[in-house]
Amino acid sequence: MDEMNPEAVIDALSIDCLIFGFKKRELDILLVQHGEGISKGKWALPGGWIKYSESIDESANRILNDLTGVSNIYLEQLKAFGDVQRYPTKRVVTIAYYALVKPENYIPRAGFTASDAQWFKVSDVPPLPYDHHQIVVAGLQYLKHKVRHEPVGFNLIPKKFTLLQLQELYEAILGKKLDKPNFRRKIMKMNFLEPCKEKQTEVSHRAANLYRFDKKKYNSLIEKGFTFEL
Amino acid sequence: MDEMNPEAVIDALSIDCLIFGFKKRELDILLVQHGEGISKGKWALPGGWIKYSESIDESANRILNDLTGVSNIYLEQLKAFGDVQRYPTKRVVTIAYYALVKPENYIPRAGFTASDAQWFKVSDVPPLPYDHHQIVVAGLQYLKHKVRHEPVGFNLIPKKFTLLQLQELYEAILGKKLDKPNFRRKIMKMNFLEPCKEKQTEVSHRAANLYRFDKKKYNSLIEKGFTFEL
DNA sequence: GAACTTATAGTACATTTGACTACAAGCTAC
DNA sequence: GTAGCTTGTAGTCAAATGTACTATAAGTTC
Repeated sequence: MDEMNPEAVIDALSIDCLIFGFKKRELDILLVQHGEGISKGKWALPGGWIKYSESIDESANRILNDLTGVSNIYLEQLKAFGDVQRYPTKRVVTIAYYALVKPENYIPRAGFTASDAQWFKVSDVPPLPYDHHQIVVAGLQYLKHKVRHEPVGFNLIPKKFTLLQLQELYEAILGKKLDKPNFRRKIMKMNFLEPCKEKQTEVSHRAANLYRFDKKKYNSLIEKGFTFEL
Repeated sequence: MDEMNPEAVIDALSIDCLIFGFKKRELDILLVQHGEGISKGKWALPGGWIKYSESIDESANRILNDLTGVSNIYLEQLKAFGDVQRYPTKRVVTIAYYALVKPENYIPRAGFTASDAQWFKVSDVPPLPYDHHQIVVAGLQYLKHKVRHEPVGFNLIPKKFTLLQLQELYEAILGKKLDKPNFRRKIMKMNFLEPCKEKQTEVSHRAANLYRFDKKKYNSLIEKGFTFEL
C-alpha cells in the first residue's frame, strides 16, 4: 500500500504555511511562486502534501524548508480548511500553520517546486489562489487576538532588545500610542524580562539597557496562574 | 474515482467531536461506545470519516448527529491531530471539533455504529482509544483559556440562570473557588446581563433573581472596545 | 420562632492604571 | 565647554479596580 513507501503522500491532505515577519513597522508574509503545476507562475502560501511517514507538524516544517529554505522556526497549527470546492481538481483538505519570525534572520531562497520566494507586505499581497486569501485573513485575525494575550511579539524583534523597541512593536500591532513610563513599568512588573547587562551600541543618544525574553521565567509564572495581557 | 460517489469517504481523514456539558457543578463530556470495528465496546469521542461530498464543518455536524442524536449546536474546530502512529491500522489524521451545550437539552441516543452514548464527568472519563485522551486534554486546556476571555460559559447553563449558577460554572472550569460578592459585582458591572424580573422557583431557600445573557448588549460593548476578562 | 441556607449590599484596604512631571545620560553643533 | 537635542529612567498622584472581608435580608425546614 501507499503507506509502505515513505515518500508516498496522502493525496487529500495538504499543508499551507503562513509566515509573518515584521519589518519597518509593517507586517509581512512569506509567499512562493509556483514553478510547476496547475497554478504555475502564481504567488501562493508555501504548501505541499503530507507524507505517510511524517506527522503533520513535521510535514509543515519540511514543506516550508523545501520551498523557502526557512527552517528551525516554531510553526504552530492555525486551522484546517476543508470546504468541498476549495481546491479545483480534487477534494483536498489543508491544514494551515503559522509562525512569527524576524525577516532579517530568514532570507528566503526558492527551492523544490517553487521558482521564487519573497516577503510581501500584508497591505500589498497579490491575488492568491484557492482559499489562500481566506487563510491569510484567518491568520491575521488570530494574530491580532493572540498578540494581546500571549507574549508572541518577542518572536518578531531581535533576541536582545530595548524597552522602546518592544513598545514600538506593540504600538504598531495594536495601532495606538502607549505611554512610555507606564509601558515600561507594566512590562517589567511581569517579571519575565531578563536584563542583558549590556547597552545599546551605535546610537546617537543615551544607550538603553538591553533585555531578553526569559521563557523559563514566563513558563513558571504561567504555572502559577499568571496571564499575559496587554 | 471515489469522489464521484457522494458516500465515499476520504480514508485518511476523520473527525472527532469533543462535546462539553455542565451538570451539577461538574463538567461533562459526551462519549459513544463503539458498536463495531477494531475498538468495539470501547468508549470514545464521537467520530467518523469525512465524505468527499461534504465540508469538514458539515462532516462534524453529521457525524455527531449520526452517533448521538445531538444536532443544531455550534461546533467549532479545535485542532487537527496528525501523529504518524495515532491510529493503529493505518495513517489517519483527525480534525477535532468541540462545542459547549446544556446537557438537559441534548439527551444523547446512540445511533449508526455507536451502541451507546452517554455523558461522563470530566473527572471520571474512562480510558480512551487512539489519542483521544490527548484531544480531551487539549480541549480542556483550550476551554479553560477561552472561558476567561470570551463569554462562552453561557452556552453551558440554562438561558435563565442565577448568578450563583454562573459562578459555579466558572469555579468548575477554572478549578478554583471565587468570592461571591466580588464575582457578582464584576459580572454585573460588565453590563451585558439582563434581569429576567423573575425569581428561581422550587428551591428550599431564598429565591435568587434570574438573569440572561444579552448578546446584543455584549456585541455593542465589544464594538466600543470592551474586552471580556475573568 | 430558632436554625439554616442562600441572596445581596456594603466596607476597608491594597493594587493597578493612566496622565503627567522631573531629571539623567549621551550625542552634536557651535 | 556648553547649549540644545534625543532618548532613557524614576517618581508622583488621583482614579479605578481588585480582594478579603462583614453584615444583613429573605426565604425554608423543623
